[in-house]
Amino acid sequence: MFAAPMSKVITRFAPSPTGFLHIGGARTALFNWLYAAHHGGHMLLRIEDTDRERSTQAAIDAIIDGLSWLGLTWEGEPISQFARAERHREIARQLLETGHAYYCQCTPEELAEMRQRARAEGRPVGYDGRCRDLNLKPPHDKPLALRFKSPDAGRIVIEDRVQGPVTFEAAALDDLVLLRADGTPTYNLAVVVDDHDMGVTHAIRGVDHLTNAARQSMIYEALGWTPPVFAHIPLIHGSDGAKLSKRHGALGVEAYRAMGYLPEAMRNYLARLGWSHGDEEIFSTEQLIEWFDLDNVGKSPARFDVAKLQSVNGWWMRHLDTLTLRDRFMVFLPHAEDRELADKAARVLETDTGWARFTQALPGLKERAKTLAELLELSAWLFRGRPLPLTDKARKILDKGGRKVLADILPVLEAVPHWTEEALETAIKAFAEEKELKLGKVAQPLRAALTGSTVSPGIFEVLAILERDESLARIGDQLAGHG
RNA sequence: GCCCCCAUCGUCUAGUGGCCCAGGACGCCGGCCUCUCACGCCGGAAACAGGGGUUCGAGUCCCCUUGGGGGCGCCA
Repeated sequence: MFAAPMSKVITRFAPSPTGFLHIGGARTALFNWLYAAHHGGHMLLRIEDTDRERSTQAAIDAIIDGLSWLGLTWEGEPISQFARAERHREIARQLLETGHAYYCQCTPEELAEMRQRARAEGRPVGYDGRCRDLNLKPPHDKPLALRFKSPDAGRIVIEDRVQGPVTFEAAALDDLVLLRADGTPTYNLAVVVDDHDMGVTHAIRGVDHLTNAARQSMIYEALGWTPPVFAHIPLIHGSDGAKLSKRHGALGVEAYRAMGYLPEAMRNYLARLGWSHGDEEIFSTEQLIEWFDLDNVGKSPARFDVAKLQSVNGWWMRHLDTLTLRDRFMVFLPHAEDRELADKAARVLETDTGWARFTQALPGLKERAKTLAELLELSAWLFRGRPLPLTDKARKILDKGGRKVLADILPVLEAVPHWTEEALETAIKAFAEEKELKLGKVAQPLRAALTGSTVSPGIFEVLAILERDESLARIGDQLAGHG
């Protein structure tokens, strides 16, 4: 084994701006980013916007927003492929001059008809090369497109880092369009020129580009350029096994942000879709960078499993330190789906008391929430004002004897000299023992009155966080029949 | 139709010829813990698509079948 001369690794994420950043695109970006980071290189962000009809600024913004939220960074400014059209045309001319391209007068309508007939007759549906030897030149009565003259014999072998060697018969690949009749470059030309010009060393993208790799490889050959290392990663499928596409209701990453998933959990989960490192399941970003490589990327497609994402997210919710989690929560709030609660939360968190209580409650809360959205829900008792609305279950507890318990314990609580978790626990346990009640019979009515719910952190903790006045007032509300 | 790719529990995967009557994780089921809910812990059900080879030996290599996916645009 000889060590190849190592040039700096440059990868690129090259989305077309026709919609949001969906899950598959996000994973492709992640793999490119991780690979570059692992090898001490960097990733480029190139917007493949040569199709002016479909490219939108809103989509570009959504992609950048999504990548930023995921914490995926790129070198320099995002590159517009369309802006480099002149350079693409220059190379197209070069291809024409060296005999690797020719003009074609077929109209899109004629081509569609040709394909339709071929399909009906069971023949290959590619372009049949009818203009190949016509020697057409620009001033012509019909608009001319420029086609690549692909070799009609031999085979193309792609040494793919993920797929292994993949062989195509050159004859099976038809003559693709390089320049449209309006003179704009198409994808396959632009990609080759850009990857070459930008020094891209590794092209990591979905397998749906595998055939393109063969076509591009022929163009590299004609130009005398060296192609980058190709790595075609399997696609992500929906739970039904079909391609996870926008058409199948796949969501953009911003939807996952709105559902309360953490970027670290998203990276963790996405990395595990197709890539593995032994039996490891949980990866910090540092570990991902240290361990990620193309060797451990599988070849078979993976299905997107929300339950697993939930679980990974829950792990990160529990293990992120409180202050970091609080930051994530603040970023999440403006995107939360429950606007009513989120707005209330934002207002309460602007107050010193609200901020302090939330921070204090967070360690107990985060254990119980699998997403930031659940965290918001579980924190509602900190955000909603008195009298607290009750859930059906909470109301039931109060109605079925709970109020009596509250009435009995109120004087006990009022008499607690120092309102601390420990003192409250001692007092309440003593009360329960004296009344011969199981602790649950006391805790649940208290929980209902203090949080309006049957689910919350430990009851002594809740009392301590709410402090004396607020706690007693909430109990008083229920005794007075409010809420 | 033609070309290419893929195939281990329901799902994500470990496995690179003997360490595998197949391991982990999610989910599911049962139990423990317990002031609720989570967490945590213990246990359970659950897979090498089928058929041929190669080999002393195959989940691992080869072939076929079946199933799935992708591509075949003047989209990217």
